[in-house]
Amino acid sequence: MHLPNLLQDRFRNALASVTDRADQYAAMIRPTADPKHGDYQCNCAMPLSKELGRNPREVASELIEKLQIDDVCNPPQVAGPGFINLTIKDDYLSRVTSGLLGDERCGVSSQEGEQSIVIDFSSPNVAKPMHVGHIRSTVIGDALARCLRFLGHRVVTDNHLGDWGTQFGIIIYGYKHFGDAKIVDANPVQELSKLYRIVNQLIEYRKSKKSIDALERSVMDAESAVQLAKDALVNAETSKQKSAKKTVSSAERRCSGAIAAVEAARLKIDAVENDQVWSERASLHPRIDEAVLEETAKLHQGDPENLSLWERFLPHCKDEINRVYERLDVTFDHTLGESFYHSQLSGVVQKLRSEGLAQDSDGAVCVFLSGFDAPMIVQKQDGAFLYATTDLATLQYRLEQFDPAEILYVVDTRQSEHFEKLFAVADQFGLEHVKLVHVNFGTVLGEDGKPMKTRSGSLIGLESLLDGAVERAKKVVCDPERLRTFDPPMEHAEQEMIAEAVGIGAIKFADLSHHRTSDYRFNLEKMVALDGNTSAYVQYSYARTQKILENAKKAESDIVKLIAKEGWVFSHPAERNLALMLMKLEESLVGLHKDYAPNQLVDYLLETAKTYSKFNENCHVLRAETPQIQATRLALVCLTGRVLQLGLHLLGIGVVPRM
RNA sequence: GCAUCCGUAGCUCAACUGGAUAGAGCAUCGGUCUUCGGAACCGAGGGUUGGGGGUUCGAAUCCCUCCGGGUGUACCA
Repeated sequence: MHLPNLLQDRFRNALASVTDRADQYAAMIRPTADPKHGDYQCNCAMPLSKELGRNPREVASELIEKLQIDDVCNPPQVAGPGFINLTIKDDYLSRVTSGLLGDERCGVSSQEGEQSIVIDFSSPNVAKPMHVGHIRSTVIGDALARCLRFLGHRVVTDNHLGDWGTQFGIIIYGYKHFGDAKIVDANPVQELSKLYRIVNQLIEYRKSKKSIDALERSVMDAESAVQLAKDALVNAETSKQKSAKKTVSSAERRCSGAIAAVEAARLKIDAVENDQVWSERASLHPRIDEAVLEETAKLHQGDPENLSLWERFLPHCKDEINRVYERLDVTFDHTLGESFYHSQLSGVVQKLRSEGLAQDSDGAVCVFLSGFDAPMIVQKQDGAFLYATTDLATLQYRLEQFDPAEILYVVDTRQSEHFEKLFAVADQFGLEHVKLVHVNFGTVLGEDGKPMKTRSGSLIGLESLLDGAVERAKKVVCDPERLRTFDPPMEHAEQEMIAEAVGIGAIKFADLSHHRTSDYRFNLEKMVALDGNTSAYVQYSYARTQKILENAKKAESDIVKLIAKEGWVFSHPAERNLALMLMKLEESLVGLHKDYAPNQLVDYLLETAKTYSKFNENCHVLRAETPQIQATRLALVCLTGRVLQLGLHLLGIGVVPRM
């Protein structure tokens, strides 16, 4: 049920005789901000009056006369400068709400489409541990997939795994020099990530060692630049003071950036040189960084030994990430990683060349695009292909295979430029009929407002993050004071299950509750908190509905019959408010699709849970005054439970019958 | 330097794309109730939406300009 669409249709009819831009004006229907203005409002009279050169209130009154809407609304009211306020009739509302009862889809209509929507999300590099940065793509992408699929679209999810890059050169090198076949075979997942960490640390050491002199010089340069800028400021004329000041502060910023870079490099160097084992390793592998690249190149060229190692290691790397996906309850239709496209890359470059889009520049093959300073490089000087090349091959494959209307890339905002270029090339390829969207998202920040890192400066592992959330949830759920009130008592297994649902749900919900494009601060304490805008609040509201239904000993099928017999009646404003909320699920889902913004559904669920709490406070079900009132309330409780459960499910979050 | 995004209550965030008195949650203070489960509900204080100008019936939202931040900027993904 999408009430604004219905209202729009009515307005369009009324507007047709007045203007030829009826669509545009009819679209100006909104829910009201304040209930005293009714349920919905139409704001079209003001701009329309300008077009007609007439008084807006007069225009509004005329529209109301032409409007045929009395089956849905009470007589519309003109207010303020010319707002048209609409209040839904109670009997219309109860009819619609009755229709939701017994409906699997909670009244959300299905929008069948011929074409599919491809969603590319999560896409971690295997062989590296997943970290906090992977949360957003995974959680947002999964929520979008669930919602769009529920809306009736043919959704194809694809996890574009990084399974062909330098990280395999690292593991292969590690295996050859630090590995032990028996140990690796016995415990591959753990052993391989250990090898990765060893080699990676040595590479970081080597890189830091190489760059530290230059970094220190750049600090000195920056410092003298600051001094110069300060001198210039002292001598600057009044009119140029401002720009001189700006120069100083930007020089200072660069300077502190350079100092931070030196410190980071120094840390990595010290970590190795102050440790006997590590410094021995480092001296035994003096050119490890180049050697790793060579191993990677050999793999790409089809070297039998490296290829067979890759084939041996890959399944274990996938096991590692699949464990996380299982825990997050995230699945994919396809997992076509970079390696899948490897053989198609030279063809892509050839095609770009033959169509005159790509050309040689500085020994690399580039696509120059108007509006961009730098070209998109599709093949390096040394002949290797890049991220961009793979993405073009992937795009081509998806078009042939899935015939999509839309392709969504759920990827960090920092890659915006890459996607702008990719889409620009796609345009030149003649792919403008597909809607390509970079569903970008912001960074997860720590408490300090800087990208979230551990104390040692590395990214926080995803699994330990989830463990932390579940552990915290368990403390709350298994609080002995609270557990005493449960009858029957809560067994250990149920406690574990609830902690998992609440803990994982908290992380997902917190992520999805922020607008996807903004950065947010990660605060575990607030996420798992019992009160506030959290998943626990919504999950708890659901549990309350279930308890009431249990006490009433009524299943949904019983309530359907009961309502058919008794009919609806709104005896308290809280009932009507709740019914109105329950009807709006589809609105929030449609809004979510429009902006690819899951926070719209989150907001809706919080608002619904809050509306339910008020209802729960004011409208006793089992002690209802009449059978009719009780039937209405039972129906509302039942529907609320269903809507909350469905809404959370569409976000990838589970519910529990009690908590 | 260029490009791009952002600045909203003490804190963390919204605001249906230009609509009515800018909303939630924390935190603070006060209240309700012998709980269909109190992880509840009600109320109060808290704002010149970074500053200034403009566009119009109407601006957090659009334009200009300052101030302050983030991010990206040819062979990483």
